[in-house]
Amino acid sequence: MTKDLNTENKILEAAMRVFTRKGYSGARMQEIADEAGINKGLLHYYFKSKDNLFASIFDQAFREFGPRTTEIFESDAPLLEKIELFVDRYIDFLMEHPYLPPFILLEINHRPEALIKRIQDSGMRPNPMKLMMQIQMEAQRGTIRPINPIHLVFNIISMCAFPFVARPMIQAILQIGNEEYKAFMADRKKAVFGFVKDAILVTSD
Amino acid sequence: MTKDLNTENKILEAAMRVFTRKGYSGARMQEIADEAGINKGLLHYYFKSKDNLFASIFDQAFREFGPRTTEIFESDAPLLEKIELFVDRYIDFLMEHPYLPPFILLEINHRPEALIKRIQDSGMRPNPMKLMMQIQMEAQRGTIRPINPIHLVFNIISMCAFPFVARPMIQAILQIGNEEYKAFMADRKKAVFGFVKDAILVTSD
DNA sequence: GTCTATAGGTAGATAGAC
DNA sequence: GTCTATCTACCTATAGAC
Repeated sequence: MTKDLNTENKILEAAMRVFTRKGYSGARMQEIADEAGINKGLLHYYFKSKDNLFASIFDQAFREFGPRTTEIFESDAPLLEKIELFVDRYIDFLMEHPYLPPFILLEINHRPEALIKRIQDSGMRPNPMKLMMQIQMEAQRGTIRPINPIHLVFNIISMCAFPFVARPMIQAILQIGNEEYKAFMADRKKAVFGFVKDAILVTSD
Repeated sequence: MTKDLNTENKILEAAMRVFTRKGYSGARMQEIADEAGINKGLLHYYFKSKDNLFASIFDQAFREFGPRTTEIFESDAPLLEKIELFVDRYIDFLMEHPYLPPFILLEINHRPEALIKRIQDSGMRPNPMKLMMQIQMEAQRGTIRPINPIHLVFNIISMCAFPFVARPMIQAILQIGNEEYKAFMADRKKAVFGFVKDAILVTSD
């Protein structure tokens, strides 16, 4: 899994995994060092403190997480196409980085102020304004049902993201392993988009 | 807020709040004692260890969380009525206990095996089987669009629960305080039900 | 750059007075 | 039942050899 990375990247990778499993307070520098295959002292050589290491990890995570969303939200495609693209790419992205949603939610609930400041500093602007205006316009033109754009956006994000933060529970309920879970989520891309389409389109297929 | 409870209940209430804010490892016995307005030694008098206190909290949380869901899922009401009731009661319940979703998600990702065992032991059986069969039947009768019952159930739960686990982020994005957030979630009850109704009903009104 | 050893601080748990 | 004081263990961070 961990290939020939330099020490700094090995630490970052290991730290991401451990922080995700244990949360900030639960994570031990020793465990991170073990997982990175290096010594504990080296952690402090590369990253002055645990806090500093965490900040590095978090920034990296958010720099991957944020822009993709914004990019799609603010593109010029027609609404339905945009939604389909968003659902597809968003779920794909979360499947590539399954550790991210729990990690972000953990810290969002742990230190909200710190997180919000960090997001703002990172230059990522979670601004679905353009998308919402597009929704409102289409509703006025009558091509989609009248709907509160904010709720629509949150509906879509919720349906995509929630299964990832609740993943262990879902696997337990459905009694499925990792491979079946992946298949389930792949299937879900079509399911969510179809659901949204049916909900907002005036004419049924 | 904390009225005239006996010491044990004061501790349980305080512990729930602190565990929710900080997670298991982040929570400090001292902070729990302070929040309960009692001494640290008393915590160990009532609950032998931190681990034991946590287990008590968790069981209590899940005993409230589970049955309400199951009850509605397995009632005899017509599908749409059942969904409306579920969305309404579910969001109401989460608004009364806003600390629960982050708390459960934290532990679900931290110690999945322990959680799953605990859920099973608690007698709560998250079994939406009856509801899914009802969905399938209505789809066959043609009263609703054909839909995968599993995805429908997850869609509904996701749209209700996700805004609670992502609450701090939502408040940051919408730039709203606690009161406005409550109003938003109250409004959301209608929004989610309307959305689901539009998505599954064959005839648009 | 990488390691070992250790200092310094903190948190869970216990003992014992009241 | 409730408190104060203290023990013990562990974890971050640093110092210093190689």
